[in-house]
Amino acid sequence: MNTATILFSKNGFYGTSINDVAAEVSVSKQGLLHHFPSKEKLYAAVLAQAANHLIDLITEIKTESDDAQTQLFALFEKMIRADEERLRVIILLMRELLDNRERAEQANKWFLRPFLDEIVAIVDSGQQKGDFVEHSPLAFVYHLLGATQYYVVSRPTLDKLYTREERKLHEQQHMAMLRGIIFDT
Amino acid sequence: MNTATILFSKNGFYGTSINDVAAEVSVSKQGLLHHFPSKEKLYAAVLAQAANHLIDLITEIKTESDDAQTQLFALFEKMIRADEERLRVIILLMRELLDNRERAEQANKWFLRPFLDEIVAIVDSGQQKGDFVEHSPLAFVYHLLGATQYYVVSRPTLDKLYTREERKLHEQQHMAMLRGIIFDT
DNA sequence: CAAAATACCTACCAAGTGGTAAGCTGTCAA
DNA sequence: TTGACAGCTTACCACTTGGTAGGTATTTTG
Repeated sequence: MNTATILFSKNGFYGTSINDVAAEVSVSKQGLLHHFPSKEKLYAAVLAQAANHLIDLITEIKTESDDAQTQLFALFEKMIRADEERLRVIILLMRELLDNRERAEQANKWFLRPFLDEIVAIVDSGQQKGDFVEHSPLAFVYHLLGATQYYVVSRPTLDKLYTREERKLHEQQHMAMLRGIIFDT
Repeated sequence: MNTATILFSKNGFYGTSINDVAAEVSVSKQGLLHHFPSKEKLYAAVLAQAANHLIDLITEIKTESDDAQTQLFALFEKMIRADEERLRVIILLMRELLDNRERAEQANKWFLRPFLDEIVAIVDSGQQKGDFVEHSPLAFVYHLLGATQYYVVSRPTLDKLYTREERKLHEQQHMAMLRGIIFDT
């Protein structure tokens, strides 16, 4: 699963063969197909695990604070300061968004839906205390999520364009923008 | 080229075979390979055309207004209200961002660089007149670009989740957020 | 201890991959 | 008129794709 996650996030569904995954874990292709009856099933399992990772993230920020603004900011901070594993989840997530375009008919069972709903719920609870009141919850969440994920995914490219110091500064500035929007300062 | 753009944006590089493209334009695979000596070359040509599309967009907004704030807002408005062709360009662009992660070494010749530089230049010119002064240009541009592109790419999925009216409202709200950030109101 | 399930293997398959080689046909400039 | 070349074709290539069939050790269970 771990290896499959790495390869799918790196090369996408079509760019990864079950042979690649099997070879990486030193198992024959059929050994792998024994555990996951098809490539699609393997991919689905990987996506499900990624979705759980994000739900865990929500649980985490909820235990750390009761304030909606603080929770929201902590969420995006964790996404920006993501380790390799979390980075892969975010990349997988964006790939799904692109690949899912056509076959989005079954969007009700879209694997990110619970995650999105959780964040929207946080914004809702904030609005009841008077925060974020000038925004529509879903648009607000989408804006923050989009800006953050796009930045995170772009970072490898940015790393090549700029020095480490510039990149560090850039990250601080992105955090500052998020802070400004969330805490409305 | 047009057909290739559609297929690459829909299914990605690995998800599209030169046979698919050739069949779609009723030419043999080798007929296609006569014009584009390899799949990579075809993909590169498609990316170059997509990059030009974006540069044209910049030229467009520059002729429509001289004010940096107005230009910037017009740019993102055009991206959000994109027709099918522009939508494909944006999707291709995001795919490249994901796929380019590893092989980003040649990021200096990253095909989006000129587009990014152009927008940053607009922000720079705005800052000289006192706009956007509280933001770092690159971080500012990235934030807007990320939020917008992510929203645009998510729209097909959102369309399935919400009614047409809700979606229309959602778009207005996203525009309102951008307006607030750009015009600092 | 027998039976069944698990975890793997080799062998094989049809279909598809990107790409080369060689040839045919019409156009067009020298 | 001829020769070059663009535009396309069929034929072919080695290789990879996802997946099936059928077998074999090992482990678990009744």
